[in-house]
Amino acid sequence: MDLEELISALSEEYDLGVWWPSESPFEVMVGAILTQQTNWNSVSRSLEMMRRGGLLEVDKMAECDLAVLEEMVRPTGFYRQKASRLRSMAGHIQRNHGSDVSSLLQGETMKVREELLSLPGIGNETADSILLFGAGRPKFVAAAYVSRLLDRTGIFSSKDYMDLQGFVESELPPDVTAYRRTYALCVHHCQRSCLRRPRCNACAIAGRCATGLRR
DNA sequence: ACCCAGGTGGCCC
DNA sequence: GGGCCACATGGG
Repeated sequence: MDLEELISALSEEYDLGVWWPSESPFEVMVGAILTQQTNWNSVSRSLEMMRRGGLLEVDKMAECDLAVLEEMVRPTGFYRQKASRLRSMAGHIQRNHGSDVSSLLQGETMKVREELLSLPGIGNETADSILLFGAGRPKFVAAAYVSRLLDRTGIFSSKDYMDLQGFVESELPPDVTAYRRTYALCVHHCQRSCLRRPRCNACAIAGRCATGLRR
């Protein structure tokens, strides 16, 4: 089985709608940090609290009371880290881009990526999520799920994030829609994995248990 | 009562 | 460059 066949099999099984719902690129940035090591259910609760509190704007987030923000972040875990990283990210945009997110995101893709990576709490995956879903750039998000899935299916195996990203980007057309769709299919598939439901339908697609930490 | 989650950063060798 | 750990709440 190769990548194309996997994608085609997953496409037949799942009919995915919008994968990363958001009202603005800034909201994608916030969501990208919140979703680290957590499910989207928790993230939407946090985002909703922030929306009500008016914090989904650069200046408000940058100048907010940290304790208040922490309470909003709490459901997603690592709340102290995430709250301070979110506020400092907003502070960076405020100071360096006149509070204008598009000014940050409109540069050359790899330059933007480097700038994102320089911010605390933004690593490879978070930076690429922001680029792909917030900035509409063709950067594949080589998440742990994708790594596991491609490994278990024998399609590609590497411990290195950039290796995996390079592989997928070399196999697919450099197209935002294709990258978003492929990422969404892999993650969605993994979330209904054997880990939670032994011998789930998902296993049948990959031909074996695709995602559980242990087989 | 376990095990894991749409990671990141710091420290060690 | 790799291996291990803290960070913390919520769902299966």
